[in-house]
Amino acid sequence: MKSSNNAKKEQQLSGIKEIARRANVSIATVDRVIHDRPGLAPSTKEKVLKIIKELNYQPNIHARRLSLAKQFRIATLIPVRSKETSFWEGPLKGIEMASAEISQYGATVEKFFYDQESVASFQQQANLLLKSKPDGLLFAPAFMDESVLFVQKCQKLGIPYVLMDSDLPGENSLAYIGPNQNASGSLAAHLISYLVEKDDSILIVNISKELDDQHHLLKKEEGFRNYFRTHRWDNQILKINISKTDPKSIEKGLAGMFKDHPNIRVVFVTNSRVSNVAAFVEKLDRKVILMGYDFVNENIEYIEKGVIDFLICQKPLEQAYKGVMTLYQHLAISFPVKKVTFMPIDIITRENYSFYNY
Amino acid sequence: MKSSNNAKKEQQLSGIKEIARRANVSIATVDRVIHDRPGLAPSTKEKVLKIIKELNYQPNIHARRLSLAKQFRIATLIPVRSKETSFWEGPLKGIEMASAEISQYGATVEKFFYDQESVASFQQQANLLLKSKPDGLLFAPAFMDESVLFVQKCQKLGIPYVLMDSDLPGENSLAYIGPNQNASGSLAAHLISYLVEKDDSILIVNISKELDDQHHLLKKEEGFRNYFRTHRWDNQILKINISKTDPKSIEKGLAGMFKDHPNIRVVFVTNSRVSNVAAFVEKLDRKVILMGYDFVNENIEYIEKGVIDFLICQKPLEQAYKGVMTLYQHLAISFPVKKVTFMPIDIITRENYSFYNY
DNA sequence: GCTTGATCCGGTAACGTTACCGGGTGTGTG
DNA sequence: CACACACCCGGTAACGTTACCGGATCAAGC
Repeated sequence: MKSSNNAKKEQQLSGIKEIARRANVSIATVDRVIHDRPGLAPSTKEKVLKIIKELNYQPNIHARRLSLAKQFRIATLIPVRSKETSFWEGPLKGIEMASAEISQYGATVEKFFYDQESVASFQQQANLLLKSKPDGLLFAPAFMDESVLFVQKCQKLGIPYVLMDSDLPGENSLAYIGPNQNASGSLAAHLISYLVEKDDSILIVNISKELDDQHHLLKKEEGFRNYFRTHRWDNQILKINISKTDPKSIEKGLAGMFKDHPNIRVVFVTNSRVSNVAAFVEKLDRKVILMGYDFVNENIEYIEKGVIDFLICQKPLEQAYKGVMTLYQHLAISFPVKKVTFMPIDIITRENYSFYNY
Repeated sequence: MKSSNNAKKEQQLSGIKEIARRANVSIATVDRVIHDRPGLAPSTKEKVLKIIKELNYQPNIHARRLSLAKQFRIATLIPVRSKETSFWEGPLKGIEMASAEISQYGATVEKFFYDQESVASFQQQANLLLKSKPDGLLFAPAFMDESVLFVQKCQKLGIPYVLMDSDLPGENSLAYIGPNQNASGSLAAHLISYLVEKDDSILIVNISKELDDQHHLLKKEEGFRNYFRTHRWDNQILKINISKTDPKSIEKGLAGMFKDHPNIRVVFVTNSRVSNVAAFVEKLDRKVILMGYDFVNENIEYIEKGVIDFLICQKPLEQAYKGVMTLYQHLAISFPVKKVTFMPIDIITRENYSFYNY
C-alpha cells in the first residue's frame, strides 16, 4: 500500500517487459528479436536472446491473440453427407464447432462440399474454392489423382492446406490429421482372430461406387490381410466388391455370397456402410459376427440391437475440429504445427458406445 | 485510408463497446450487467440485456483472461506412484501439463500425494493440504469414509473441489471427471462373452491391500456380473481376492486357483495389477485370455507379447488434465463447468495401443 | 438549507503483445 | 560541408475486458 515507490522496482514485471528491463532495451526491440524481424544489431539480439533463455520466456498466448485481431478466411472441402451414410455429418459438426470458436477472433470459415461419387462435382467445387482465394484450407480427399492435382495448385497459390481422413503421401501439406488405415485393418483382423474357429470363413465387403479411387478401403483391406498372413492364420478369406450402393443391390450381392459359402462366420465391412449389411444379416437364420466402421446413427442402432458387434472409429468430428484449429493457429499466431496426427483407433461395442466422444 | 472520420462511425466496434454504443451507456455499465453486479437501474439493465441478446454477444476469452491476471493456487491430492503399479504416473503427467499451461497466467499448482495402501498417510497429507489453504482442489479419492470427511471439510472452508477417477456420490463437488466403472465392467463382460465356450470358467481377480475401501473394484465387478446375469450366460464365474500385493503372493494365489479349476479360460483383473497376473499366466502351458485395466508400461509390455489380450483404459492423463483445467476455468474466469464428465471406455489391443492418446 | 447517504453510472488504468511511426546516429556521396 | 540514406532502436496506440475510483442525482433527516 505505502511503499509503492520501492515496490515498483521490486515487483516482477512479466513477459516482454521484464526482458526489456533486464536487457536495457525497449519492448519493441524485444519483440523484434522474438519474431526475428530485421533491423537489429547482432549484439543486442544476442543479449536479448540470452535473457529470454534465462527466464524461459513463454509468450502469453491470450495477449498475442488479442493483439493479432487480423481477419482471415479458412476454406474447407469435404464430401457432402450422402443419402446412404451420414458419416460426413461428424466432420461437418467439427468444422462448425471450430468455426464458432474462432469466428469471434476474426476468422471466417467457408465450407465447400463435393459428391463423393462424382469426380466432376469435386472438380467444380475445387475450382470454386480456389477462386475465393482463402488463406488456408482443410481438405478431405477422396479421388487420388484429382486431389493431388488440386493440392499442387494450392501450393502454387501459396495456400497452406491441412489434410484429414485420408493422406496424400508425397505432397507437402501443412499437416495430416487422420487415421492410420493400415493399422485399423490389422486391429479388425486381430479382433476377428479371437472370434473364429478353424473352419470358419471370413467375408470382406467393400461397398463403394468408385472403388479404384477409394484408396482408404484398399489400405484397410491390406492391413487386414496382412495380419492374417503374418500370424499364419489359414482361415478362408472371401471378398465381395459392391459398386451399386442401393440397399437392394447390396442385399443381392450378399445373398449370393452367403448361398455359395455357408460357413461364413465373420463379416468385415471396410467402411461406414455396414448398416446396410446389418439389415441383411439381421434376417439371416443364424448369428454371424459383424464388424465395420464409423460411429454413425444407422450403425449405432444396430449396435444397440446386437446385430453389429464391433465398430472401429476414428473420431471424425475431432479430426475436422483439429484440422481447422491447426490452420487457425498457423495463420493467427504462426504456431508450430504437428505434421502428422494419427487419431486413436477406437473400438465401439454395445457397452461403451454411449460414452464415446466423437 | 482517407475517410477516417466517416469510417469511425461505420466500422463495427466489437464486443462490449458496440453494446455500449447501441445502448447509449458506458462500457462499465455493460460490464456490470454481464457480471450481474449490483448498482444498476432495472431499466438500463434490461435495455442492455436486450442488445446483448440481439448481437448474440460472446465475450472474448482472451481479453478476459488477460485482464484477469489474478493469482491463485490449486492443490492436487492423488495417490503416489507405487512400486507395484505405475498407474498414477498418468494423472501426474496430466497435472503437470495443465500446470505448465496455466502457470504463465498466474496460477500455481501444489501437488500432494498419499499412499494408496495407508489411511494414515492420506489423513496426514489431507491435513497438510488444508493448512495451505488453496483456492481449489483436485482430488482422487481412495478410502471412502475418510474421503467423504475430507471433502466435507473442504466445503466448510469454501474450497471448491473436483473429483477424479472415482466419485463420491452424494457429496457436492464442483465436478466429477472419470470413468463409469459399472459400464466398464459390463464392457469387459461383453468382450468376454465372445471368447468363451459353454464349459469355460471365468476368473475375476481383485488385487488390493485395502479391499473394502477400494470401492471402484467392487463397482467393476458388479457391472461385470450384471452383464452375465442379464444376458443369462451361465458360465462358471470364479473369484479370488488377493490382499498381499507382492509378486509371490499373487503367484501363489493364482496357482492354487488354477490347480483347483483346470477349465479357467478367461481371467479378468479389476485393476492395473494385471501385469502381475500376466507374469504368472505367461508360464502356463496353455493359453488363457487375459484382460485387465490401464495403459501402464508394465501392461503394455505384455500386450506386445500377446500375453495380455485386452486392456480397458480411461485416459488417466486426460482426467487429471481436465480436472485442473476445470478448476482453473472456474477460478479464473468463473466459467460454468460440466458437473459430470464420463471418460470414454477405451479398448486397447496389440494393434491399436501405439495410437492411444492417454 | 445543509448534510448525509444511497443509488446509479462514466472514466480509465491495466493485463501482455503487436506493429506502426518516427527519431537518432553513422557512413557515404555530391 | 551539406545532404541522403542506411541502420538501429524507442515510443506508443490498439486489441477487449475487468475493476477501481469517483461524480452526479435525489430523497431523507437534522
